[in-house]
Formats: sequence, structure tokens, C-alpha cells
Amino acid sequence: MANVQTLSKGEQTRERILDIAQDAVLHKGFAGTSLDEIIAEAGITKSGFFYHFKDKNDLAKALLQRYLDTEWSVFDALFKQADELSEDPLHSFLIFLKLFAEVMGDLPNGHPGCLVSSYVYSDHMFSRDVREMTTEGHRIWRRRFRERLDRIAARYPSRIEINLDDMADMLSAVADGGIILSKSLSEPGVLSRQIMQYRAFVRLVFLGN
Amino acid sequence: MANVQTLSKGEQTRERILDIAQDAVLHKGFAGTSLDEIIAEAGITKSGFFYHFKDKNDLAKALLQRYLDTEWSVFDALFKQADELSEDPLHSFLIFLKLFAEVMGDLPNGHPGCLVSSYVYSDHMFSRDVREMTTEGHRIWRRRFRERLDRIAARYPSRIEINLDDMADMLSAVADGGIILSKSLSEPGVLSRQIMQYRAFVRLVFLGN
DNA sequence: ACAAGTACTGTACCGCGAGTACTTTTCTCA
DNA sequence: TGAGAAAAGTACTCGCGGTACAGTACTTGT
Repeated sequence: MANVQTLSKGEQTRERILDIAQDAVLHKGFAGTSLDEIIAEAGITKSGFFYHFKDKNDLAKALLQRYLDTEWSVFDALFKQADELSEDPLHSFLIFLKLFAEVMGDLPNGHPGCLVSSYVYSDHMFSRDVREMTTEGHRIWRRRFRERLDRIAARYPSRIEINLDDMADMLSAVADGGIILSKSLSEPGVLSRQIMQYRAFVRLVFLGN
Repeated sequence: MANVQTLSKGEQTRERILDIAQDAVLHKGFAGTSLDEIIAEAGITKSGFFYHFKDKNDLAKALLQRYLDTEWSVFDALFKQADELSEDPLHSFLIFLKLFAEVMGDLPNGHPGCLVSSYVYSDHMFSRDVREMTTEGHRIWRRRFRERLDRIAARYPSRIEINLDDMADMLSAVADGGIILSKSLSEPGVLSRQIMQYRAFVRLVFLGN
């Protein structure tokens, strides 16, 4: 929740609505989250809500956009940090994965859930543009991780035949799946350990140990 | 959909309701699926529905129970098939993973979605016993895969330090995440390729190639 | 042939939640 | 102090989950 001071009153209310809504959506699904409960918790009226969002789908869109932006900036920061610690593409990626696992492991109550995954299991509830946003989100992550893997593959021979798109996707899959397992088992540590296993896989493929 | 002939008329209707409900739940979430649409598609009345299920939560429970039973028997069949093709625990597991990937790849419209994953993102909608069923489902899969890995680890030294529970969980994670990616990207092939990558990981850990 | 289930249909009703529409008030800052 | 931002107020509609209960057609054993 970046610098509250710089946000106008309206923007603060809007962010508060989004915070409350996101938490509810991750536990009850989008359709299961009522506007009434959101406005009650936000301490506003229905009219106040509709001042900020034209309908429920508009809320879904804003929620997803904010989530994707946040994820993007988190990855950006971790990649930057990793790049500062090593020039080598493989070691930088391995450092990134370690940092990623640490961040995911340090969340006090475990990861609250991936909004994109939640939306995928409610796709028929949303307008086409929202559905395209989830698709595009996964495409971006694939492209992003793939870039890193390309640079690695250019310098390191791989021990086995591997499709780099699949290897890039696997990080998304392991993260999404790890979050589900963590939540379902109430074992917050599962997610970061799964990321570390993906790291072990990358290491085995390019270093052999 | 085992032998329709052996099912009584009531059981057939019940199964039809479950089929329709499952499809809807995987696309709209549980809360987003209305009883009215289910009964309309099933060609019954509301009273007919409540003859089979005492309320919506009861439907959720029956849906999940049937899903878990089906998954269990699919895995059972694949493990049995794999065991017949090799006595060696590692090769049997690798064959199993190949078969699993093939089955997932042969689904004409891609995997329809994992009901357990869908439920995890709606946990607050369900009663405690339903939530415990999803947890128990993941625990069973972990135990199941772990047994296989134990037998493998007893015969093959692992190339890296590895936690076998995590390795067992990784298959669930990769499958759940792979399904989400497949659905989101509308690329049915992603799921089976992710399973094959998990297979490559297991192979690298225990065989080094 | 008939009684006893089984598997429903029909009807009527309730309260809550999403969403619409539009007016009015309060706050905030230049 | 006045204009726009940020709501509050009011009033209504419709869909949905759920309840209650009476009636009916089909099926199955005896």
C-alpha cells in the first residue's frame, strides 16, 4: 500500500474497497462476494461504491489490473536485486528464485491466494476483456521468464532436451499450484519449498547438480 | 460414467445433476452457479432437486466426493498399468507419469478443471466437512506419491538433497498449476507438457539424465 | 392386484443480494 | 466562497437460495 499520504481521499477509499474486495474474493470467489459486505466493511454506502465502480465487473477489472501491476513490480524488484548480485544469467536466475521463495515464505499468514487463478475458475462470470487480462498475464510471465532462460541456454548447455517455453510456464504452474496446496493444507511453507524445487530443476538441467 | 444400465432412475438423475453442476462450477465458481440453471438444464423442478440434495452445500459435498473418488480410481488404474510394465519402482513411476501425461493430453477440449482447486478459492462458502475433504484429498495424493518415491529412493541414490514430501507435492502442484495455465491460455497441451517436465525432474534427480 | 416405496411435479411463499436510477448533501481545496 | 469531488439517501426491480407441503406417476416385491 504505497504512500497513503499522496493519495486523495477518493483514491484512499477506492484502494480500501479493493483491499477488502480482494481478500473476500480470494476466500469466497467473485460471485460469492457480496457488494453489501464490501461496503459494510469499508464503512460506505452502496451509492459510495457505485461512485467508484460502475458495476461489479468493473470492480473485478480494477482488482485484477491492480494485482497484475503489483506482481509485475515485485518480480521487477527481485530481478533487479538478483542482477546486482550476479552478472551470470544462470546464477542471477537462481538468486532470483531464492529471493522469490524467501519472500513467499516470509508472508506471515501464507500467501493469500493468486487472483488470476481464482478468476480462471470463474471465467464465465467476467466480460471478455477481463478474461483476456488473465490470459495476457500468463503470457507476460511466460515471456518474462523465457527471456531469462534464453540467456541461460545461450551460455549453458542443457543436460536434457527441454522446451524453454514449458520451463518458463513451469514456474507459473509451480507457484499457482504451490499456493493452492499451501492454502488447502494450511501449510504456508509449501509454496516456498515448491519454488525451491523448481530452482533445483533449473540447476539440474543447466549445471547437472 | 460407469454402466448407466446398473443405475436406478433416481441415481441417473442424481448423476445428471452432478454432471451439469460440476461443469457449471468449474466455469463460474460454486457461488456463481445457480440452482435454477442446474434444474433447467437437467429438465427437472426445484422440488426434484431438493429430493436428491438437502441444500446447496450438500450438492457441493457430493460433487467433491464423486470427483475425489474418480481421481483416485484413475490414478489407481494408471499405477496398476505402470506396475505391470515394470517391476522397478523408478521406471514404473516414470511410466505412470507418461501415461498420466498422455491421458491429460488426450482430453478433446483440454482438462475441464480441478474441482479441488476451485473449492480452495471458495473455502469460506463451504461447511467445515467440505473444507476438510479438500485438505484430505491433497494429503492422500501426497501420501500416495510419497510411497512411490520412498521405494525409488531406497534403490536409487538421489543426485541432490531432496525432501520426498515436497517432491510428492510437486506433482499435485504442477498438475493444478498446469490445469490453470491450460485453461487461461486456451492451450490444452500445456498440462501434459508440465507433467512431462515433472517427469524429467524425477529422472534427473534419480538417474542424472 | 395392490400396497408401499421411489421419484418426482406443482404451487405458494420468504428474505437477501445485485443492480438501477436519480436526488441531495457534505467535504475539500483553490 | 464557490465548484467539483465524494459521497449519502431513497426507492425500486429481479434473481436466487431456501422452505413447506400437497399431489402424482412409476416401479417393485408379495
